[in-house]
Amino acid sequence: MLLQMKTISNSGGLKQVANPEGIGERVTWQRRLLLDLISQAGGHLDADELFRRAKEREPRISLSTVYRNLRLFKKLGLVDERHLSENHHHYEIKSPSEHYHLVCLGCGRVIEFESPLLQRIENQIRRENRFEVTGAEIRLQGYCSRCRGKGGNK
Amino acid sequence: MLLQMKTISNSGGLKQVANPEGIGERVTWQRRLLLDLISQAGGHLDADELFRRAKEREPRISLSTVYRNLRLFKKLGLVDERHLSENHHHYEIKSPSEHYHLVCLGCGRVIEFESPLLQRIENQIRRENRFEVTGAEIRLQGYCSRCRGKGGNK
DNA sequence: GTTGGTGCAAAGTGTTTGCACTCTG
DNA sequence: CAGAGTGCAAACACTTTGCACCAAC
Repeated sequence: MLLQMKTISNSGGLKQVANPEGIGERVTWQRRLLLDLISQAGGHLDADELFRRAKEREPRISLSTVYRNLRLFKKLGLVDERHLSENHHHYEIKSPSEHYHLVCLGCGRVIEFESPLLQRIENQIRRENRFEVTGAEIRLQGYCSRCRGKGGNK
Repeated sequence: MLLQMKTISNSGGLKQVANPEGIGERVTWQRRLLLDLISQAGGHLDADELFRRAKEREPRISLSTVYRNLRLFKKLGLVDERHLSENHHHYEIKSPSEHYHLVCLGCGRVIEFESPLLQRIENQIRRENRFEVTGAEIRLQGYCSRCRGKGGNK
């Protein structure tokens, strides 16, 4: 059951979630492998890249399994879904501290950052809009130090 | 040519852009109609909703024209593309002041907000990461005042 | 008249689903 | 040994593209 799902992953501090629908009950090698790869990646993977890496280790895995389990992990609160690109999603292991992303339009590099100011924005919004904030997706675009000099930047 | 494209729209303060590839040169009724609808909407539209509204006025318009021109408007800097939903894009007339979005997970309502704190975050990032910020997409999720009481919220 | 824009249908991409089989618990 | 999970292929939603015709300049 769910509690064992937690032990699959080697990253500590994962949140435990209720499981009313009875999903995510079984520990398969596919799930173990996928969670392993996501946490080892230390960054963001899209479904296709995850599939490629999984197939390297276990060629029998299928793309639908990757999608199905990404959705499961997200529902269980094990991974976060990010929208770093226009067309598809990226996933990363849920980290204890909230962080946001800087996407370089030159080289595509993604830099993570934190800022305590964001907490203040949330408070401000809660007050002014009487809006309860449960999550945030913050993505800044621009050019990293390497790409600033090169042509093509705005 | 391009300069005329600008006059199609009734919203002032639009940025002028270079046009090396020779696209967006002609003023068609389709483009006029689409820009009209987007600016009148006063909010965010997705391609399908825009298509529906356009077809009400001019049944001969096609969905590909909507997509083609949304891409054009975006490139010309006339509209901004937003990622408010998981699956598809929303578009809005580029407004002179940067604003961000609050998405209610209960009713789907989207509230716009501004915050001067974001400018400070940009400055902080510019300093600490030596990263030149050219744009930001900030989306907070949660529950609006109407939906906070009702069940189903976290 | 040129050539950029349109409508249509067909193709493309990322993701989900139906089904028979497999394997965990 | 029941039923959750899998692989496969087909379906899906959103978006892009090829092409012949049309219309803006």
